[in-house]
Amino acid sequence: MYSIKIFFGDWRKSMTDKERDLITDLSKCDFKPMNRYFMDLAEKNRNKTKEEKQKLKEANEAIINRTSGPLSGRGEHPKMGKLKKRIEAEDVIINCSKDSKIPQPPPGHKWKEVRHVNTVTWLASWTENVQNQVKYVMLNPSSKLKGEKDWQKYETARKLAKSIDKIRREYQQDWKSKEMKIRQRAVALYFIDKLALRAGNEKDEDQADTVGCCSLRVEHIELHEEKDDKNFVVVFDFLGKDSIRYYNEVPVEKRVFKNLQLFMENKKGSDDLFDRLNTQIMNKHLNELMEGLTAKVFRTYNASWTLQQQLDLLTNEDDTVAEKILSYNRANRAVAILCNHQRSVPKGHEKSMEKLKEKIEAKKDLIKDGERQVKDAQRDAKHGSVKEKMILDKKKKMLQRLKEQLTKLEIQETDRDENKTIALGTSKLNYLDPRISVAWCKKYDVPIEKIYNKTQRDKFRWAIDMAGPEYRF
DNA sequence: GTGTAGACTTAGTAGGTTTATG
DNA sequence: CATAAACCTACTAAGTCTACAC
Repeated sequence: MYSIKIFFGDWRKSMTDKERDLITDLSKCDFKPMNRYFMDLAEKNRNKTKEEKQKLKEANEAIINRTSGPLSGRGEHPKMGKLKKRIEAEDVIINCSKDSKIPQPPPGHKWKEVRHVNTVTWLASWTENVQNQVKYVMLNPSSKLKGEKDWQKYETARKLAKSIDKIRREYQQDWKSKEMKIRQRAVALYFIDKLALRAGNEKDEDQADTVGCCSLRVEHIELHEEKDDKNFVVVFDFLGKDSIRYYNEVPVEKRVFKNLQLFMENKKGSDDLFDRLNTQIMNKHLNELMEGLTAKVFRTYNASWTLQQQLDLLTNEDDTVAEKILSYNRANRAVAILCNHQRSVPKGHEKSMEKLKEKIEAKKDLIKDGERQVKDAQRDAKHGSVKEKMILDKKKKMLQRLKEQLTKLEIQETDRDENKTIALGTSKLNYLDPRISVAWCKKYDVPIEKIYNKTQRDKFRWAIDMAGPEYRF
């Protein structure tokens, strides 16, 4: 409701005087004819040829380029519905090298500025009006520059792998520190490491209320001396990035538990859990422990480490390729769960599961029938001729194929159901050192195409070129 | 220290396109 | 060939982190 008000306010600002006089109440606006018009149009367009559709698409893109819609932020965004201003050449800064061909603005327009700065990577930028943020045009992930950055990121994570034992010992020691600030830092770091929580920068009032580790409030955790036969359980329940809910019941060391009790003493639910801590303090400390270390490196490290562990645990040498891929997806899934990468249940999931079950039943019936046929053929072939033996052979092969199809379906069933609320893409693209996956493919003789699609192979070209067993994580 | 702008990475969704299946 | 499902891409919001001013 709030966002509708904002939208209407912004819409009125963009109206002509005449329109403003006429349109004073959004609830009196009837958009149904408009909706009907576009539905009809869509219906008509459905039957058009490929070329016609392409043309329409281009025409629509041109319209979209000239207009802008309301902001649709995620979660309870205070500015939801505010109208975004359309961007003109006059808003855009171009950044390119001096000796390059400078792109031309549309006829009758001028760029805001053309600069030649080689310490940044963006090609164009402008400021978006709703949140007053700078937006950029940047290079594709498959570019050499981004590839190099990606490689660096995983190199830092591998470096952390080497000092993680020491770092863990150290923060465990700090749980006992006399200084409150250090204790808080040590407990927060434990969460970042163990639970792969995000750093948790402070946010403005005009953004959705979401938190990460350093910005956790007292109301986001519950302490239980005992829960479901486990001792010292912390229950996390908060909205993280993109307002995705993080819920986790975690048994922790007694010392952590006691510290949390201490941090919560005499505080309201809306108070900061770590009142002596923020991300700058955390990252400054981390950088002293290891060059290049920041909070997010722990997420990368733990994600890649988990993938390697799970792959080792789940893959069997003599499995079929389909079974190996299921194992890979399960390892990937373990990482997605760790990083809390969620998605909404795909629409029609329930129905598609039912259909799959029906298919499986049908296949089982076919197999039963096939077994009967093989038996009959065996009897015929016992004293029979060459021809009858050939029939038996055929039937046996048929049965074998049916059985393979059944396992494939069953694998599909588990895979789909286990995946219904979990998004694998984000971890695959941003957290898993591709060299682990490539090395695994080589070891178990799985074609890389089964793991990475074309875009992904382009992005990870740097890893595909170099990876071998030495890149185990 | 604290606040803010700028640069860059990480995130989920919509919806079109390709592929599988019967 | 039709349909359904899987796959893929574009989009852009929402994080992280650094640098710099005060």
